[in-house]
Amino acid sequence: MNIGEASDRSGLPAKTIRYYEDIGLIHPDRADNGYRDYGSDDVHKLRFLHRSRGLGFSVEECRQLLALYEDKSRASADVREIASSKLTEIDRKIRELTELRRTLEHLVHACHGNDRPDCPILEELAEAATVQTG
Amino acid sequence: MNIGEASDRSGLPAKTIRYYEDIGLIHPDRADNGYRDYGSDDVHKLRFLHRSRGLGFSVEECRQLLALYEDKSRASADVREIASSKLTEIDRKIRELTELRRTLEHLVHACHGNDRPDCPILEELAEAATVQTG
DNA sequence: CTTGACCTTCCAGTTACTAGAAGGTTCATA
DNA sequence: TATGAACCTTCTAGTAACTGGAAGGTCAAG
Repeated sequence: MNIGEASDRSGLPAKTIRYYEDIGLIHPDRADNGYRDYGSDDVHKLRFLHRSRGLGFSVEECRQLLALYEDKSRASADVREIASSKLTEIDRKIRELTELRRTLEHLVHACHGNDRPDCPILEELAEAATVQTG
Repeated sequence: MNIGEASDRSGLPAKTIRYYEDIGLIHPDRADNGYRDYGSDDVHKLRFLHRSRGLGFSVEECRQLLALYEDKSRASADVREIASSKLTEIDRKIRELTELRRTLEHLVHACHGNDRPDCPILEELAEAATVQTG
């Protein structure tokens, strides 16, 4: 498929997809007319990149993760180590999002949507940020 | 407190903290010697920024969120709307992280850490990315 | 009164895109 | 066959969000 369809299916702008090729994250085929030709596994990778980038993983981290998928001859012990360290990070992110969610939910439900100038819940944003992380 | 302590307490590099001041996210006092002087609510904000940036929110999104905390005279209906739209986004992020987590957990637990060249679980990375998001 | 660990500003470099120009390809339609 | 829209290509330059380094001021300890 052409880059436009790959873009539609993955949710990434075509510009970004070309950029990801530039930096060696994906390697689509080329058609005779010079157009890039994406397969369904390319779309899988693009989708994966779209998601993990949006979750705060750097491109280099995504590259590591993708390598697990890409290079199937890689030793499993290696795979395990990388995946394991990312697991810890994912758990932290989930905890933090859950906390942030709770704070915002208070904001949404405890303030009644009318023009109350000093909604006390706003204070909690500060409190939530106070919780120790390290 | 000086920028070094604010950095230690928030987890953000001093450089980044100065940058956040440049773009108007925080407004620390200045001591007589010209040093920046941070209060505990500055640290709250920095911590909050550190966290939300790491979770994939843009600086502008963080600015919106911070405004809820900062400008307490803001109408609650406004607050509610912004917080509410962010809630949807947070829920999506949590779902995506949970999915990613499940995939990686398979990688960690199903591969036994020895040199098996074609661990079948690697296939699942592609599968997980296949799940429809839009 | 110097040494080292702070702090300051300023400027340049990096990462990860993103926009725009200039032009080639494909396909439907006049 | 030609013309136009909607694709695609490469290239260069700009933006966002830092990050590193130089050159120099401040401060507490010895």
